Parts: sequence; C-alpha cells; structure tokens
Amino acid sequence: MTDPNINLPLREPTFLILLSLAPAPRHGYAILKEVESLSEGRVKMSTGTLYGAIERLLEQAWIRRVDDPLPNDTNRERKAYELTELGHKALDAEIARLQKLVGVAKSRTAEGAS
Amino acid sequence: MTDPNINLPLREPTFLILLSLAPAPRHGYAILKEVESLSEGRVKMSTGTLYGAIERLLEQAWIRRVDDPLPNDTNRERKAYELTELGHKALDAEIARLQKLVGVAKSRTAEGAS
DNA sequence: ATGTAATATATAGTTAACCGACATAACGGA
DNA sequence: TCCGTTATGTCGGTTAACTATATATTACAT
Repeated sequence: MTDPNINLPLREPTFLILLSLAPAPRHGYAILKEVESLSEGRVKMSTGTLYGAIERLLEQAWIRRVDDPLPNDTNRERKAYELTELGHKALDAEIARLQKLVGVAKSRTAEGAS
Repeated sequence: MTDPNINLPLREPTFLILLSLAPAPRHGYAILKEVESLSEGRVKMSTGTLYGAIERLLEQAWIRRVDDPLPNDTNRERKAYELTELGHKALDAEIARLQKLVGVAKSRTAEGAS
C-alpha cells in the first residue's frame, strides 16, 4: 500500500524545499529564499544543503529539471525544478504524517496542563 | 527569547521519546513500546537509537533518572526517566514548530480558495 | 568607473543521529 | 526445559545536514 519509494520522515530542509516547489517550478536560489519565507525567517539553508538536496531529490525522482519559467535575456545560469508525481505524493504523505503526530502530541500533552 | 539549550528540529525518534515521557516517567523498554503505540506501529525504534538518545538527552538535561515508579521484587534491571523542565519546554517548542509547519503546508498545498 | 550587495551555482570536509546487528540476562508460561 | 518477552547495552556504517570555500554574473549606488 505505502509506496516503497517514499521514505519518511523527511528532514526539515528537504520538506521545505518540496513545499516551496508545490505550487510552481522554481530555480535553486528562489527555493532558498522561499524556504526562508515559508519558515518565517527561521530556516536559512546553506547552499550546501540546498544543492545537496536537489541532487538527491533528482536521483529519487521527486523533482525534475524544467525550462526556466522566467527566461531572461542575460547570460546568467538558472536551473529550474518542479515536483514529479512521486514528489507530490511524498510531500502529501509527509504532511499527513506531521498532522497525525501533532494530533497525538496535543492530546497527550493536554492532560493536566493549563 | 528562544532558549539556546533547545535546538530544533528534533528527529522523529527523539520527539517520540520525549512525548512518551510527557505524562509520566518510564523505563527504557517501556519507552520503546510506547513509541511504537504512539505512532500506531509505524516507528519501531532499535535499541541503538533508544539508548543513544537517552544518553544524549541526559547530557542535555532534557530528562533525568528517577526511581522506578513500578518497583518490582525481582533482580531485573530497570532504569526509569522523566522529563525535566527543560525537556518539557523543548517538547512544547517542537510541537509548536510542527503545528506551524503543518498550517503553512496545508494552506500552500490546498487548491481552490482564491 | 568602481565597489559592493544580491543573485546564482557548486564542492569538500565534518558532524550528529539514526539504523541494523550483535550481545547478555532475567522472567513467565507451555 | 524451552521459548518468547522483557530489559539493558555496544559498535560500526550510513546519510542528511552543516560549515566553509569557491566562482561568476548582475544591479545599484557612489
């Protein structure tokens, strides 16, 4: 039932990268900025983390390369990525896992608390 | 502000260990079983993970050793642990982090709506 | 024109936590 | 008496993330 290609849990940077790509394709640096904004400034990924994760996600086929959605007239290199079907499934599965965990945690810590 | 002794995110096994200790002290093996039940059978921690984490959590002073709450008449070794104040804070902070993340993820992946 | 901040990609070396395998032993019931 | 469960622990390998470093282009202000 559970897809063997989807190995949870994701670590936070990976999760946020996928989440940043969920609505639309983006290039690396844009992911970096989006992750920071998604986490309200809390997560400032290093480029080492970012490009390492991109490489891994490409291998796992959770993301794929696409043409830059915002083509520019400069010589500037830009590589864009989007979620694959599998990537979407993985993200959804991870969100479900987190949601369940939060539910359990809430009910467990609520007793006797104030 | 944010306690410098609390370094988030936690990885799932660590989170579940803290959560298992939240209502009451437990000994190692009981934590192992509780984690499995909290995760509805999904997370089957190895003892390597468990005792490694316990050692780390003791060092960080997120848990402390206590007398076995269920004393037995046997020669069986049993070591019980409970959350410290700091451990409780860390757990609460992690739950808050997860909850916020789920909220962001939900709103971002939800289609429709404007 | 010159400097510098922001944009953009990439690699190398290190660390922390987890995982699987292994090891030991007491207990309880069939 | 045997076996599954309870109970504690070590060790080596894996892996993702982190830090630091590197390179180059572009935009903007002085």
